[in-house]
Parts: sequence; structure tokens; C-alpha cells
Amino acid sequence: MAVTRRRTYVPQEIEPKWQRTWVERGVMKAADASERRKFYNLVMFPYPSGDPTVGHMRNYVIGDLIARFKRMCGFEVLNPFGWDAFGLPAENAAKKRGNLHPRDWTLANIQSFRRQLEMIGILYDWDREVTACAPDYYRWTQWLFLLFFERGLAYREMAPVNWCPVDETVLANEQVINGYCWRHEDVLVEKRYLEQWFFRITDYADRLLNDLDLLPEWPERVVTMQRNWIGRSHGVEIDFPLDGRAEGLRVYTTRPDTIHGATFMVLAPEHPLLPSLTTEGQRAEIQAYLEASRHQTDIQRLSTEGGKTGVATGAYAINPMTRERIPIWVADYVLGSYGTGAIMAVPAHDERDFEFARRFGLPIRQVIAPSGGERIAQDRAFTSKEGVLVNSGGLTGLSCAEAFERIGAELESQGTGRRTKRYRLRDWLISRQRYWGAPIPIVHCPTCGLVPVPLDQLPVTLPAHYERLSEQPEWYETKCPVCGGGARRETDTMDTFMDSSWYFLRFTDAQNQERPFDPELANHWMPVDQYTGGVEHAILHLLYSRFFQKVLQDAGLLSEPEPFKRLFTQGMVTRFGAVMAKSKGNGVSPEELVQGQGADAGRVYEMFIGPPEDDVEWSDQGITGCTRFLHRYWRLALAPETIAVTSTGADAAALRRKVHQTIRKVTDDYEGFHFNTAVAALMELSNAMHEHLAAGGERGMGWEESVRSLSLLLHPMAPHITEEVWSEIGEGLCADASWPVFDAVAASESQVDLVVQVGGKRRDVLRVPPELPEPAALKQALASPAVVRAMADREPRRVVYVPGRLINLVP
RNA sequence: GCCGGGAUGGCGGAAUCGGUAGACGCGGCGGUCUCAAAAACCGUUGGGGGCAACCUCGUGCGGGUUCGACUCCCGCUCCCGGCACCA
Repeated sequence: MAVTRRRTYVPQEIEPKWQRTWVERGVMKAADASERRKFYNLVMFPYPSGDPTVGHMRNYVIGDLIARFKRMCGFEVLNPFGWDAFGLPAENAAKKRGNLHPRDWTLANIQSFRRQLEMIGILYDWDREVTACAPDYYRWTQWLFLLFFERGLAYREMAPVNWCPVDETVLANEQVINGYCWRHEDVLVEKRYLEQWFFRITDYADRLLNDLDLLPEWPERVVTMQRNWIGRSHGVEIDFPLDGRAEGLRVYTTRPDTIHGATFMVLAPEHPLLPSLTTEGQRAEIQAYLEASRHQTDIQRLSTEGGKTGVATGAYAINPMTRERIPIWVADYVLGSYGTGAIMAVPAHDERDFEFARRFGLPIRQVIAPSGGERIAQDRAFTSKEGVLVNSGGLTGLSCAEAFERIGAELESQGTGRRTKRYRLRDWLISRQRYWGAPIPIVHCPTCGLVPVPLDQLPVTLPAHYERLSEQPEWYETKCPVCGGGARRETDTMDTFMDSSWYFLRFTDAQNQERPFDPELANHWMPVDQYTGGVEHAILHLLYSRFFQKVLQDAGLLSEPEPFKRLFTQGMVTRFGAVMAKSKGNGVSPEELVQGQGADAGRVYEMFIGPPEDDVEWSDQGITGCTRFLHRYWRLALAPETIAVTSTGADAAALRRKVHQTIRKVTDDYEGFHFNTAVAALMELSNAMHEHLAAGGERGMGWEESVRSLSLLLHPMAPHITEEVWSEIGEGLCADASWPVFDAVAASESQVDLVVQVGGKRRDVLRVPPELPEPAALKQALASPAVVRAMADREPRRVVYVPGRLINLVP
């Protein structure tokens, strides 16, 4: 008998069947031409490691949930997937396992990863799959490089760069964390002076900063991190005359208002004027200082906190406001790479200058005083801008802001300075000296110089043989595309962040053989409506992608200024206190989950475990609550007759009310990413349904509505079990069904709890209509024995009444 | 050091335009079923007091505002994340 057969819920018996059905029916295929409103849902494409855990699956479950939910709400959903498949881990793994090729390792991982996604029921439009290491993808990455090159945004320059001695390649600034390599937390990055490729991201600094205002649906902290990373400051460049020389010394300061307090100057060790400024008497000491600082890594320079070092050059500059002669020092607390590499030091109003002046006995002169006239502490710098000028000649008495403008204007009219801005952001170093990346499509010709590879010769494919490109002459020896003479291919590859900076565009037109994408299709689908991924990409990937979007907008290929409309950053999953990973021995694999509790229970649990933006601790027994919930749902939907009637008095209107309250709650929670409370609401509904049956409730239309609604609301989280139930109670696929419609009338309560307080303390609860008028409420409250006792013959001096919530009698 | 986020039962967490603190779940306890156990199901579960109706304390700590504070304000402690000589 059919009923007997389906009395038990066995996830392994139904899950593969529905996974096949969804694929056969093309459930997640996105149509470019559709009557429906588009919704571009994207999860960050992963680097395909071999052993994904349920921790990794968390954001794919979130993405799948949103995609399924939006489809049911009537959107044409684009929900694609791909692989960030270039990069060093593949090379390192290949090296470790002998003669394995990075490509083979990567492609095997992709297969395994994809299988695990599929077995937990995650659907994508696989027709649009993108693989960064495939020639038909990196061909277009190279195409985009050449676009940047033509637009003057890619350049080659000798520069001191960050070098990771383990990976044997350079790193972008963004990939250096406190002086350590981002991939090896115990490996110090070295400084090397090399010729490298850069992207002029600093040209876009203002737009990258200003357009953050277009992103109200990004997490505040990500916006803040980007803002700080770009680090725009407004200041003034000032030329300080040098004593006894014609040329000046240019400095950058954000505090020109403190110029009367500038009692010395400091040059960075790299400053070009340093050798010519150094006097004979100081030369030996300066040489020794430079020698010492050159051998220091960044981390060592940073660790000199609490003890700044420096040497006087013997030269002097003239303070243009006070006409004083002030000494010029060299110190490595001034960076050669920021501003002009030289500063005016105002020890009274800058902590670093203060510390330096204290150490070397240089004069400290206060020129700003708190506006309130308070005395300032003598043992530290007064750095507030809320003050007025003192000891500042004709400017004395002005506020800091007024003085900034006045001095700026004065210097500009004299031609000795100008107001300007600076950024912390540096140009993006994109070249890497390894094998497993997209080759930079440039040819070095001894006669023609840097020659871009013609577009019709793309892609410049990687040689089949796995070895550093610069070691493979048979690959890099070529002919110049312009003059035909002997030439050499660029042997650097591109940073993998290049691949991920535009993949979301390729998804809109993944099969295009003529161009990276058709602008019309890209503009149809873009921007990404919902982007979900880890916070670890808050700066790097998201900043680079925004940069690409803007460059392509300038090139006329895109119309939107920003690629990602709404961003969600999910937390990590830990187990036994550490981030879940196969290598740490604390991972739970998708296979284990599917074979144990089933994909649906795992998905529901991942959503229920905690707020999705928080890190959460996986609990092996915590999941049982979700398993029980699914079993209960199964029994309610398919075998309600097995639930024992233990009382009478079922209320059909109450059930219907609960159903509609749940529709509203779950819909709002899905929209607002409160998946944990959505699960709780569905559990509540199933509890109410169970009580309804236990109280002898009938199983007519109201009951059916509750089963259908619960199935639809649960489907995005637990698609297999709901699909199986739907095949018994509904038409077509549950995945294709429409989202339930909320009925406000059905959801409204005729009677609500009214809390009665006496002096702010809860004394009783009354069942009353929600809009009960105050006099009636007061009358009922005063009739309550508990209230009579608490009032103790006193009269209410005051009554606070909030209809539908509480009445508070204040004696 | 600076910026941001947080602290609620045994545990994960709900509830923040100020209005029943602890939804939902885990675990615990008691029970049904069973030869027994598991599973499932039912009941119960913040602390203290009381036979009970009830009373009382309780959202990191100390103050304050309010009829009423997990929620707002002031001052702390601790935890997490980001940045860290950017002039």
C-alpha cells in the first residue's frame, strides 16, 4: 500500500531522483529574453580545492535558497557558477605530488567539487559555467588586459616590490599582511627592486571612493574597509626653501594650519635629494643609516614602534612662514612611497613627530590651543583639529579650518604650494612570475619595444610543459608582430584576481566566441542583484571588480557604474573551535552529511544554526532538531491519520491565521537574510499544525492550505523533501510553483494579549480585541484580582495605554 | 593606539520605532511504547522561595533617563574583526 511505503522519510531514496528531475526540466536555466523581471544571483566562485566541507557549502546553500526563492516569486533568475581555477595552490600541490600537472589537479578538483554541490541539491545554470584556467576564458582575460593597455591603464615600471620567497613571486600590496605573505602567515615578504606590470587603479581612486555612496545595501563594515583602504586625505603641498640652494623641498601635509610649529624636516631614506643635501660631516653617519635601513624588512621598520631612528643631514630648510632655519633629518618613519617622501615635522601636534623630537632633543612649539582655552598635556602631542591658532603671527586666533584655507590660498598665490589630495591606495601590481596563470599578452621587441599581441592571435596559450615560463625558451622565443624580427614573449602571468574581476560579466554571455561578452546582454543582467561570499574579499576582489566595472564603463561596454548592488558576507563554520577543513581533521564532508541525515536536514541546519553573517560552531547533535522537524513535516503532509487525537477543540481560524502569519514572517526573513528565524517560524507552523490534528481538527481545505504553504515556504531550504511531498499534493514541480500569497485579513488576530502592569510590573494578562478603547481596557484591568491586590486601595495616578500591547496603571 | 561589531538560561540563539525577556532548537529531567535499548512520541525545564494561588531576582559591570530599559544616554570590563608610523 502506497501509504505504508511512504510512511518513513528516507532522504537517500528521494534526493538523487529530484536532483535529476530538476536538471532534466531545466529548472535553473536562465533565459536572456523573458517577460519576467531579471534577478542576477551570484555566489563568489570558489578556488576548487579537493575536499570541500559542509562549511564551504554554507554560502552555496544561501545562494541556492535565494535563487529558488526568487524564482518562485516570479523573477527570471540568473544563477551561474564557475571556478577561480588559476593560482599557486595548484602548482604547490603538483610540486608536492611529483609529476602531477597543475591543470590535471585543478580539473579533477572541479569535478569532485561539482559533484558535492549537486548531491546537496544546489542548482546552477551549468550552461554558463566558467573556468578561469580554460583558454576560452583566459583568452578574454588577455583581451581585457590589452584593453587596459590601450587605455594607458597598464604600465611596466621598475619598483621596489613585495617578494614572497616561498612562492617565488611578487605580491600586490593587498596581499601583504603586516609584512607577511597572505598565503603563508609565517613568511616575511622581502623587498626587491624589479620591473613589473601595474594597473593604474589610483586613477580611479576618487570614483571608487565616491561611488561607495551608491551601495546602501552593502554591509557597513565592508564599505568602511574600502574607504580606509583607499585612504583619501586632503592636504597641501608646500615647497620649503632650502638654505643656500635655489630649489625647494616639497612636502605634503594635511595640517598646513600647524606650519608655524614646524621645527624640523624629515626625509624618507629613499628621497632623491638626500645625497645632495647631506653635508660632508654627516655623510658617513647617513651612509651607515641607509645601509642599516636597507637591510630591514617592512616588518622590522614597523616594529621600531616606541623607538624611532634617524640622522641629521646637516642641511637646513627655511620655514616659509617664520623664516626660521630648521634642520633636515632623515628617518625611516617617513615613507618614500607616500606623499612626496618628505614631511614638515610639527612635534607639538603630531604624535610621531613628537616622539622623534623628544628622542633627539628637537624643539617643540605649540601653535594650536583647544578652543575652550584648556591647558594641553605636555607629555604628548595635541592632535585635535578642534582648536585655534596661537603663536602663529598674523594667523593667530583663526580656527584650524580657517587657517587651512588661508594658508592654502596664500601659498597658491605665491606659487610655493597648492591644495591637493592624496591616497593610501597604490597602483595594483598584476604580474606574477609563475606558470599557472594567464600569460600577459605582450611581446618584447628589441626594435619596437612593448608590442601587444594582436587580438586575433589570442589566446596566448600556456605551454603544455609545466615549468616557470621564463625557463621555457621554446615558448617565449617568438617573432615581433610588428616588425617580424626576433622577440621575446612576456613571461609573467597575471594575478589571479584579474580572472575574478570580470567573471560575473562572462556569465551573462558565457559562450560568446567573438568577445568577452555582448554589452547588450551584460547590461541586461547587470548589476548583480545579490552577491554572496566571504568577508575575506572585502577589499581585494571587490575593489578590483569595481575598478574593472568602471574601466569597462568608460570603454563604452557597460552602462552601470557598480557591479554588485547588494552584498552579503556570510560567516565561517567552525567545528571543535577551528574553521572546518579536511586538513585539520575537523571537516564534515557533504558525502557524510548526505549519507547520514540527508541533504535537506543539512541545508536546514546550516540555515538554522545561527545568523548567516556570524561565524557558527557546527554541532553534530544540533542537526537532530532539523531532522526531527523534517520527519514531522513528512508525517503531517503524507500521513496525518497517524497523529493521535488527544484533545478536542481545534480552531480552524487559528490555524489559518498561523499559516498566513508564517507566510509573512518567512517571506520577510528570506528577503532580509534572517534564515535562522525563518526556520524557527516554519517549525512553529508545523507545531501548530500538529496541535491542530491532535485537537481533533478536520483535514479539509484549511488543512490542505497549511500543508501546501508549509511545503512552498520550506522548499528553498529543503527542496527534495518538499518536492516529494508536492508530487503527492500539488501540480507540476514545487520548484516551479508560485510563492504563497499573504492574506492580511486571515493573519489578523481578533483577540490579543494585553499585559496589565501596575507601576511598570506585570501583574496580569487579558484577552481583548486589539483596538479596545482605553476606558474599556481600564475597566477590565481594574477588575483583575491581581491588579486589585497590587494597587492596594490606591488610585491610578496615571494610566499608560498602548492598544494591543499593554496597560500600565501608575499608582 | 584608531575604527567597527558584540556580551541574553547548561548550549546555539529569539525579542532592539523602549512595551509579557528567553521564540525555535539542542541538552537535561519525567513519562508512553518495548523483554530491554535505540528511535519515535507526550510533558517539563532561567535562579531562589512557597503545598499552592503566587512572590522575588534576572539580558557583562557601575550610574542615569522613563510609567516602563536586553533596547536610549554617560562611564567601565572583556571578546571578535579591520587598520596600524599614509604626515
